[in-house]
Amino acid sequence: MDIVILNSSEKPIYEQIYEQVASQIVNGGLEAGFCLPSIRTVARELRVSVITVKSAWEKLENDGLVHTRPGKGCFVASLTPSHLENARTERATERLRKELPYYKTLGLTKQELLELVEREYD
Amino acid sequence: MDIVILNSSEKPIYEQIYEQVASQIVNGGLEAGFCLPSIRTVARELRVSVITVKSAWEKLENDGLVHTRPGKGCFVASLTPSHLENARTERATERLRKELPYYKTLGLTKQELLELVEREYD
Amino acid sequence: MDIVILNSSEKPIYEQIYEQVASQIVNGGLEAGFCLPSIRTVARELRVSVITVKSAWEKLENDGLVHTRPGKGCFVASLTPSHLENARTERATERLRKELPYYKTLGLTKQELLELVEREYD
Amino acid sequence: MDIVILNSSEKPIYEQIYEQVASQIVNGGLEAGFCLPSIRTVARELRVSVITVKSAWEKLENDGLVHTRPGKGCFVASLTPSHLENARTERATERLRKELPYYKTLGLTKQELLELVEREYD
DNA sequence: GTGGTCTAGACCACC
DNA sequence: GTGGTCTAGACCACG
Repeated sequence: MDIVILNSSEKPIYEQIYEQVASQIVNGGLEAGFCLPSIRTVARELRVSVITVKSAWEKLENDGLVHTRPGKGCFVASLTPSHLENARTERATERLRKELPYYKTLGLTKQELLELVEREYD
Repeated sequence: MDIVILNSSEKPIYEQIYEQVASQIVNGGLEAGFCLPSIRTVARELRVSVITVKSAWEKLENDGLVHTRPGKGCFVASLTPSHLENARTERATERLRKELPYYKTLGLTKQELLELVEREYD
Repeated sequence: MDIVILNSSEKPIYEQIYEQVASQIVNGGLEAGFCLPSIRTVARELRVSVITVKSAWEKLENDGLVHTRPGKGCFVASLTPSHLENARTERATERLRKELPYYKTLGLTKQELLELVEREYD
Repeated sequence: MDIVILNSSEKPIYEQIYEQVASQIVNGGLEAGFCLPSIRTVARELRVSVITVKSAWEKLENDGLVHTRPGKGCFVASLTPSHLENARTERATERLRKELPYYKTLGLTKQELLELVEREYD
């Protein structure tokens, strides 16, 4: 459970937490059934409010990536490989769709964007 | 100065205005020296607050796309084609570099990302 | 926007609010595009915390029943009649599925339950 | 005393235990006077806390389904068939009456509700 | 004015 | 110990 918070980021803290945990799940870094550390533990370690962590956990729940059992804890959902693949692609697509208008505004053609990706992806 | 505002959009209004004007400038739709309509005029036509338009104009100023002369108006900056080209590529590259880590943590290979761009760029 | 809160209820306040608004939407009592009263207004009137109302609004958003636009307000989503019908049936089915085990535990057969409904539905 | 606990269930464990035992009693699976295994025995077998089992036993006691004799054990109450039948119907009716308003506010007609029950009762 | 985020601190049910 | 709910109060971005 490596989570890094950048206070300098524009993104809300709970989203930073959400994204990093979600990434680890869809990448298979966290196995199905794995019990996430308690919101209180995470809150203490990251030095944020309990509610902030809870917001992140709730987003994961909404995505169907985890199942929260009151009194027990929060467990990584058992997703089939195809589910995982879908989740990955879906998240990537969603992100890209939000970014594309920016490049279009700049006047980049599809070809130019492809070349840019080709060049910058290390 | 065609600007369309979608209240249903998630994007803040001032950003919608900014992006559309910026797009017209970098794409050559608005020539250097062109005097943008006054903030009040735009605000009236779009039926939004003056402050909202001002935010957009400020963003353009920050990007060096326009120069505001208090009491005279807001003029499209004179950028040589190469300047424009450089500015465009530089900003696109900068943006992409910030985004790439996201796709990498999702486990997307360069090839997968290229295909995604290919598919999503309408 | 008639909302009644029963402190005697076992249900959390935010769920009571959510259910009542959701009902009004799926029943067509609130038209698409209608702007819900602000969370602060509702909170004041119901004498509950702003956050409690916000939780209810978030649930509605998750169900796709409303769209929240920061700085503008929370608007009833435009759902087609079939969407509405689906939403209604889905909500009813979900509720019933949670209740059925109770009657089964009591040993009621399907026939007995049907007769009970027949008799009690005024 | 067959009790199965699903940790994946949303229901609290003590309720799962309660429902299964209650079901066996009202259905005649456990005869009047039968001495339930001790709390500690059940707790050990199900690998849950003693307190959890105690909660379930208390709920049974509240329902009048068992009588606990401190120091002796917990015995299934002697209910005549008609008593059982009355208890069953009464509890089912009470429950249903509380639920009906929910379906009505959703706009379900009696017919639709009957069909829903018909369809969902497995 | 609107909603979005975050905090600290409280009480509850469940295990 | 766990998560669930609720409160009061704060600051921010947007209009």
